Formats: sequence, structure tokens, C-alpha cells
Amino acid sequence: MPIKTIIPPGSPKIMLVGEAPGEVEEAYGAPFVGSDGTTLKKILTQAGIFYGDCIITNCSNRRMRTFYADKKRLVPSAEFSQEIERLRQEIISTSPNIIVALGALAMYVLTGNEGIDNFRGTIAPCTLVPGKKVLITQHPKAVHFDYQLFYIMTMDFRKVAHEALSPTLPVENRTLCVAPRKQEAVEYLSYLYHNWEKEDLKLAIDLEHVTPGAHISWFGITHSSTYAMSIEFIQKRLPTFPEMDEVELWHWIGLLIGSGVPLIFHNGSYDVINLWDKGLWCKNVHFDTIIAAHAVWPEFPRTLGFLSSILLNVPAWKHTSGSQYEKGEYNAADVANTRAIYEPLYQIVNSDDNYKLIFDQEMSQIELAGFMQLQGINVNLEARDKLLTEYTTKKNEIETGLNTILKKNINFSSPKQLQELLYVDLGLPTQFKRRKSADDPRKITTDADALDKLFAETQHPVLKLLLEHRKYTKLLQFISTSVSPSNTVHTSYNICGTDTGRWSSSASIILDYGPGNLQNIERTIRDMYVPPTIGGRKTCWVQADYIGAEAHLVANVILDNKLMAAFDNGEDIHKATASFMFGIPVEEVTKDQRTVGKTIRHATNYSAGPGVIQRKLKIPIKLAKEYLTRFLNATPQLQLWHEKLRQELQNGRILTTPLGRKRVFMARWGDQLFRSAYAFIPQSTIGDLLNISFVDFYERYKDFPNVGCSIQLHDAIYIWCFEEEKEYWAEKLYESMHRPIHLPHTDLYIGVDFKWGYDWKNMDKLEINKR
DNA sequence: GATTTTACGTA
DNA sequence: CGTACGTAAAATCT
Repeated sequence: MPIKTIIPPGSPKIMLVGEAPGEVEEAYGAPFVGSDGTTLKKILTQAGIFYGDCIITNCSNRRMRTFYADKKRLVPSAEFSQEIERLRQEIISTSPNIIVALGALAMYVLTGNEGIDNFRGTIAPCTLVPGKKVLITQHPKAVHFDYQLFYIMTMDFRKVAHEALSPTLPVENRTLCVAPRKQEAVEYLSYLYHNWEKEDLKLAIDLEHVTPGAHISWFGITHSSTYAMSIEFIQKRLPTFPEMDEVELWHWIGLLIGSGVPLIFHNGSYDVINLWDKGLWCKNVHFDTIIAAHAVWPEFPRTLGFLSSILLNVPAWKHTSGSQYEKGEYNAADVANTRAIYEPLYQIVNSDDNYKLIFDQEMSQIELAGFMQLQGINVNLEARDKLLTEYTTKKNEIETGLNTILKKNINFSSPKQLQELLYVDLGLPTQFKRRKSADDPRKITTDADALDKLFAETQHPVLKLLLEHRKYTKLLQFISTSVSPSNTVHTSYNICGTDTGRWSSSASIILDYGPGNLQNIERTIRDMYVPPTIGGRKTCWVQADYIGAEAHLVANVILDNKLMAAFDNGEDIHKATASFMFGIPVEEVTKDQRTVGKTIRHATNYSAGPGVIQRKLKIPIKLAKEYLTRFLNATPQLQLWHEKLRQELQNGRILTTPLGRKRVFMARWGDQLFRSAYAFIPQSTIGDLLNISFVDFYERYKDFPNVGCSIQLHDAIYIWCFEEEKEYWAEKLYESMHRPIHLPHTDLYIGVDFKWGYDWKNMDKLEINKR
């Protein structure tokens, strides 16, 4: 039996179109009566829309086994065609101002579009009933798989509420000037140059490049959200303009961006730094829309397409860009939309002191992050080759050994072949992956933990060899990385790379050399990385790291007096932990007990269970549980704090760190969300503290020729200088890093440790005067 | 050829 | 049932 479309009395303005009824809907004879309906109602309420005011229907009001008659799912089946016709008639007879397509099927039926991620949040003309407008969003059932969509759909429905006021489609009022002739481009650039000050212009810029070399192929620029010019510089790796014309264009671009005109970017960390690499300096980087979005919604996607779908009423464009001309159109649309989202983002950032604080802080990091990306890290080729030989030999020996024992060749990097080997051929007990939640499916694994466990149980020699093989394979991955012609590797430090405010690091597309991520290099092979040689003289590295930073902060946040005192007195805090865990004097703590203290301290700060401790310490689960209980009993403040955080989350799902960074937690309510929350405060605070300090140091000394910034490692900073000046620069670095965190009861200062050395592995303690 | 999964390195 | 990341190689999809 078909269900019935709900049509409220009067002239309803909003029509919601789902897919087809499920079992529950069919039983009740009405759409959206199950759990999807509950989700939908919640979202509508959040968006200020009353469910009872909406027409509620589906693409099909009958349960349907197959919607389409063909394999490509383009031609509706006969019975589905009837239902589509019924929908068409209902749209005509009820004539809503806005139709909401819930999910990909409704989008396809109503608009003919495919690929929901490209269109979600945008308005498209209705093809089923021409003249009508359709807002595309996800089906409420998608929230079940990705809870964040609840918040995204809420934003979509706020747009629905606005669009319901009138039946007219948003007008496309943008002029995109694609691949202009030189004269036209120069006219625009010179107009901007001569008039930006008196007309108070703010310019958005966006680059497209071709690889390798990140050569700029399109330069998009605009002063307005309704106009954009995209200048084409490269077509199929050949220059578009004669050399003199291109020189003239770059001359104007250089004049303009160096003039001090406020510039707006979407991910300026790329554009500004690429221009810098090509010798062009952006004097006034006024606003980065990615940084703004990161300061405000760290958990949301930050692509231009997403932000435009949330903040603007422009048609979807990210799925276009095929032909050369379309690439220019795409670039022009990008820059116009960057200019457009700037306006609302500027308002939002400035509406809240915390947002503004974090925004300004992250903007100040662009130059430092970019400087380190372009400078790179030097590689000592001799040291690299030595490591390469050493580990290749070791890996080969193990392979030979394994092949002899197994009497056949398999790919030890293949999880599939290893499963076959371990759980079928050798008949070992099948191991399952550690799950994040009890609801997750059990998955067979051959990871290091599984091999460790199997070795402990069976002492099978193959397992040990496999583990070593893994280790050397991984090391060789790090060692055999590409190096630039000047023997450097480069990383892109991503200011907005995490939800916590820590930086991440990834492959540089401007200088594509090295392993990309320079924040996860294995310690044993770090000696292949060396500080630069300046004026023919070798420099050394000075490393400064915050001592036990996260634990120190947590101790002060939860007011753990014992631990606070241990930090204040400069004690070994892991020994101190072991001391009160085992109820023995600090002097009697053994090395093993210290390791236990260290592991438990770390694990409990992030609410780990006994399983983690069992694996880290390689001890029986019973002992791990005992240690855990002992620790938690000795530190009741920790659980009280975790409880307090959960309560805080219940009031709006927002946490604010002592340094003012806010994060909304959008995961489904439960343990995983709680754990992210417990980790957020220390991770974010220390990350921010270090970045503030690093920028402070960079800004003070960036023009000094004998010192430079090299590496950021979350809670450690590396700078290079000459050996005889290492104490001097370490003291300067200390001045930048010795910085208070304001807490209710005190201003907390995290201690700093210094080391120095001529490579990244062999570093010695460096004593300095800390005033 | 593009996308997803598995495994593993760092703080 | 530690969180936060990025990458290589294998596996899988189209």
C-alpha cells in the first residue's frame, strides 16, 4: 500500500522530498515516522522550521525494490516513473516556494544532478517542474553514519527557512573575465593599484598551478564578489603571453600585491608562499578564509566549496573544470567566492573575542610556516647512504631467513598474504584489530600488536622476523626519500591541519622533495638531517622543548598538588608518580617502576583503558588493571575533571582552552567524543603556546643573518646558529618560550629544556641562564 | 586509474 | 574502546 504525502492546510511554502517509505512508514501509512523522521524533526527545530508547516513526501510513496530499469541507474523503472509523475503533480498543485531534496535520489529526480557532495547546500533549478527551485541536502539517514552532518544539515535548513520567503531562484549576477588579453588585464590591475586606497578596496587572490614546480598557470583576482578576472599564464606548459607581455603583467601584479592593499586568500599558506617563492611579496595579508573557518569551526570541512555552500547562495561549481577555458572559469569562480565568503566570515570572526584572538594568532603564523617550508632541511647524503646500505642489508638478511624457513616467497608487506601465512598455513590463532567502540565490526589483523601477542604466546621465530622486517621496511621508507638539487627536503606546515590548533605537516607542492610529513621521522635515522651551512660555515641546531608540557598543564588544571609540587621543584615527575603509586620514597623507585609511572600518567590523561597499558608495558592485563586502579585512586582529581568536562559538553558541546581556543564537538554523544574532549585541552593549549612562542622568536630575529628557524615538532622548536652563539640564541629562544598560561589560581609557566648538536639525532644537553 | 584499506611513524 | 596527524603499499572498485 502506498503511503500518503502530508500536505498541511493553507499554502505551505516548504516541501521535503525523501526517497521511499521503509517498513515503519508503510505500516503507519505516512512518511518519516521512524528514526529518520526523529532526526529530521530535530534538525528542523534547530533551524527554526516547524515540521507541521512542511509538505512531507518522497520520490516514491510506495516501497520499491528497483528504482531504475537500467544498469547505470539513469532510466526509472515503469512503477517508479508513475511515482515521479505523482510527485510532479503534487509539486504543481501545492506550489511550494522551496523544495528540499533529501539525499542523492531526490536530487537526481528533482534536478538531474549527480554526486551529492558537489551539490549539498546549494540551490539548483528544478528540472522536474521547471521554474521551481530545489535546495539539496543529505538524507537524514546519513546522520546515522556521520553525526557531523546533523550540524551541516541544520545550516542547510537555515538556508531553507530563508529561501522559503520567495519562490524566485537566486540570480547569477557575477561577471567572470576569463583569459583576458594583456591590455585588459593591465587596465584592471593598474586601476586596482591606483584606486585601492581611496575606494577602500580589499582584493581576493587565488592561484592555480601546474606541477612540477608549482608554476602559476592562472592568476585569479577580484575586488568584488560579483566580478573576477582570471589571467591565464600557462597553457599546456607553454606561456600564454609573449615574454615582454608576461613581464609587464607580473610587474603590475608585483606592484599591486606589494602596495599594502588588503589581500584575502583561501589558504594563503599556499598562495602567499608560492608567490614568495617566485619572488613576489604580499605586503598586507589581511584575511585568510581558511584560517577564519578554522578559528570558528575547527571540526567542519574548510574547502571553498563547503564554506560557500554554508555561507553563500551561489550555484555549485566545484564539479566543473574540464577544458582549459573551464579551468579559468573555475579559478575566477574560486576567487569571486573567496571574496564573497570573506564578508560573512569577517563578521563572525569579529563577533567573538576568542575567535578574533585565535584568528589573529593563526594569521601571524603564515610567514613562519612558509619560511620554513621554503628553507627546508638539509640532508647529509653520506649519512643517508650509510643508513640506506645498513638497513637494506638488514632487511635482505631477514628476507632470506624468512624465505628459507617458509620455503616460499611471499610479499611481507601484503596484509592479505600475511593473514594467509599466519592464520591458515601456520595455523596460529586469529587476531582481531583493536576496536574504537564495541559496535565496530571485528576485523582480522596482522599488525605489530597482533604479531607481538602471537610471539608471546607461541615463540614462533617467523613472528619476530616479520616484526623486524616491518621495522626495516618502514625505516627504509623514511631514508629513501627524494632530495632537492640543493640537498634539501621540504614540508608544508599546515596551520589549520588539526582540530586542536597544533600544526600538521605534509608534502610541499611548491617544493616537492622529501618525505612530506617531517613531524613523524623515526628517531634512529634522524642523523641524516643536518642544519644548514651559512657562508661556508657549519651551523648547529638548538632544540628547545617544553618539559612534560601536557602533564604539567593537566596537573594545574585539575589542581593535583602533589604533581604540581613535583613540577615546581624540578623533580623527575615519572619517578614522583611511581613513588606515590607504589607508596615508596622517590629514591627507591626502580627504572621499571618509573616506566610504569610514565606510561600510566600519559595513558590516564587521555582516559586510556587497561588494554593500552597492557600493550605498552607488555604486562598481563590483570597487572595493568591493578596499576590503573592504583593510579586513579591516588589521583581522584583527574576523574573529577573528566566528569566536569562531560558536564560542560552537555551545555552546548563547546570547550574553551586556557589560551582561548574554542572547539565544538560534533561527534555522536559517547565515549569517543569524551576522549577527544579530554585530549583537547592539553593538546591544544601546548600546541598554541609553542606556536605563539615560535612566531614571537621568528618576528624578533627574522632579519638576523646568523640565526634561523628550522623545525616545529608540536612541543619542540629547532633553530640553527653558529656553535659559539648557541647559548646566546638559546637564551633568546627561552625568552620567547617562557610565557604564562593564565589559569584561575595562577599563571603557569611550562619549563623548557635545551639541547644542541650537528645533526638531528645526536644532540647534547645545553645549559643556559634562565632569567 | 582512482579510491579505500591497512599498517605505522611522530607528539 | 588514549587523541592528534600524514604517507606508502596493497587491496578494491569502476
